[in-house]
Amino acid sequence: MAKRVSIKDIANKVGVSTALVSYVLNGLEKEKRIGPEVVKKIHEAVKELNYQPNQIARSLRKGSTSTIGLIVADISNPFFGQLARVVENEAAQFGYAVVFGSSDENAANSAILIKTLVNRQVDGLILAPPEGSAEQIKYLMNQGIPFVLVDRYLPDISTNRVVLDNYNATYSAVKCFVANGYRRITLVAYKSTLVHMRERIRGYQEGMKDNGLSDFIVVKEVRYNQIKEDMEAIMTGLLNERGMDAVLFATNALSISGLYAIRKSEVKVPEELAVIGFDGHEVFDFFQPPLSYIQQPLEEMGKESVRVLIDQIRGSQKTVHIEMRHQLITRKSCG
Amino acid sequence: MAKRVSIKDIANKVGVSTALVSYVLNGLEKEKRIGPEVVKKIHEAVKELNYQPNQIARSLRKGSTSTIGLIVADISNPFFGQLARVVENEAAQFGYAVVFGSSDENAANSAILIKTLVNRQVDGLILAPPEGSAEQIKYLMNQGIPFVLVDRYLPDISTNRVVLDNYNATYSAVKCFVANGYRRITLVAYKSTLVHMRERIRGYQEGMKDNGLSDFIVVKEVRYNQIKEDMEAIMTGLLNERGMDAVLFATNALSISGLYAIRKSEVKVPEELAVIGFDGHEVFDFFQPPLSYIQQPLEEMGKESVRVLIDQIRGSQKTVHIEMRHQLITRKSCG
DNA sequence: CTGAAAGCGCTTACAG
DNA sequence: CTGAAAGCGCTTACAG
Repeated sequence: MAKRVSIKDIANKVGVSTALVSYVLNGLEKEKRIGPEVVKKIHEAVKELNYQPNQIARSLRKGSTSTIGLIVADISNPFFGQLARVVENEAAQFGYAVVFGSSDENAANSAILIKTLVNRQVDGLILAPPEGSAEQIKYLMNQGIPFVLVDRYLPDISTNRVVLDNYNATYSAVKCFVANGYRRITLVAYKSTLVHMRERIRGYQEGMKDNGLSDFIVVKEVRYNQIKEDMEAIMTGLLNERGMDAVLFATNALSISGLYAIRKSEVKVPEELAVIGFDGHEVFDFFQPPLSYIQQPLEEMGKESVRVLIDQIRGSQKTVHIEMRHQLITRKSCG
Repeated sequence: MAKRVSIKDIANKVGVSTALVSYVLNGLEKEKRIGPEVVKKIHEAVKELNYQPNQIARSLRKGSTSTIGLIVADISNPFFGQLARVVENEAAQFGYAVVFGSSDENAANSAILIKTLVNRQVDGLILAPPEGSAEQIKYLMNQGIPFVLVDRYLPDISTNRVVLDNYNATYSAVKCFVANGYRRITLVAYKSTLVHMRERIRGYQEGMKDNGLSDFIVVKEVRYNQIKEDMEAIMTGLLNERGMDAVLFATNALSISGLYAIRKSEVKVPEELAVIGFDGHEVFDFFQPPLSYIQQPLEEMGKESVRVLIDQIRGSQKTVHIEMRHQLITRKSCG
């Protein structure tokens, strides 16, 4: 690698101290009242030598890196990919770069990622915490490392968070099913103790109760790591029994996985089975008929996460809980 | 933020120099023949104080950050999202973290991202270069910064690269169409001078010629930033004229966009129109009939990119050109 | 207006 | 076996 030019090289070339160069590079020439010829010479030398500042040295000295960490379940999942894109753009607005990691919904992975990123001195973290990550979150709090939880959160620990109104989301989906005459409504969710999932389940359950459908409450839980197998088993069972006339999926990946099973079964949607999905996906458009779904305001969630995080980094002492409103996109799949 | 504990704190607590602590932390206690009680004490102190090394300081001293940069067109595009995931996993195997950025196929954005990441002292870069990025690539070469191009490359500059056999990919798609009796085959590509795109176009053209279909060569080019509008206009034209009996899309996003138009048109696939897509996507499965497509070995491409990059970082002087073999997944959409 | 110098937290030759 | 010290490339109080 070619020898990088440093601030010292500039200083030597111009014949001044490194302090002056640093001031000029940081736009402090007015404040420090540096002679205009010197300023000009420094700028010229910077250009001529094609000087690029070493951010690592700067970071070490300043104690901040202008980098944030983003830990999601899986960057290749479109939900998180889109979130990452929004986070990237918004962070760039504030001069931050982003390092990312995928936890695969695994607390041990998440712990390693957090450690890796914290050791790299990220100024803050945006996290979608997996199950069992309470310790890690507490650790971050104890260390005073700025962070904001997104998508999920821990009910027992008050942290900054940006999440969906999960309860209302599924509650309103049930209402929509009911309004269209469906009653035997099943929910397919992830097997998880995470609040966002429990809230989606609770919203469904309460929705069923409030509509006098307590007897028809059926919640099926799929394991994250065995989504394909579990979904197939569950859907085969449900579709064969014919005891359900509507199904609600609690995430993007569950929806898609479920749709594969439904399509294979030849059950007619929405005549025999109404369906509502989560998050939105091109597949929802191509499914026959187009799928209704609960849409999250991804753009806003991503932007807001970054903004809240940067507030924290800048020293804000407030703890912020933001609950975003879902939107129910209704199309042909639910009557 | 709570005061971070440093190597000095450990040294003070144990009553030794920072040098010893550093040696022990880096597993050099044998080599440096450090007294076993001292080693034990240091380990205890590390545990007790919950010491976390400051990678920034380490990086500054060592001149490397164990971080690689990944610049793609758009991290929210599933093709790049999946690539990112593979890169992340493979990089982690080697102890590297990854910072990412999306160029939006824009050379100015790409230049900014490169500068940002290089200033942050990434040890190397994996890039999907947009049009007009020759200068940036040359800059990286001049600076001796390790990098590898992925997906695209610059024909005039010999750099490390991991790409698809683009020419053969579209060539074989044409062959497949022809074998099934289609002749008026149209290609829908991006308007781009990038080699991967030109090669896909050339593969199509040569395929047509070699099958005596020169007269039926039609290449439509869509602008990246106006994909929706352009695709609609083009497909409407093509579908109305009824002068085509097969269409090949040159990327993932083009395929999906094109499928929206095809579905809207009520043209029968594959009776009236055969279709082959690129890259693979869940939508391809749900389209009626399931879409045939040219599949890239994403997993291998991602892994190989990382491996090649790390070889470079470690000082390899070889320039590596890797061309990966596509696979044509044939289903009902092409006869 | 400008320079000499300390210091961020590490690693590593050097000396003993 | 262990310690004192230099130095990575910056920023910034301090002195003049």
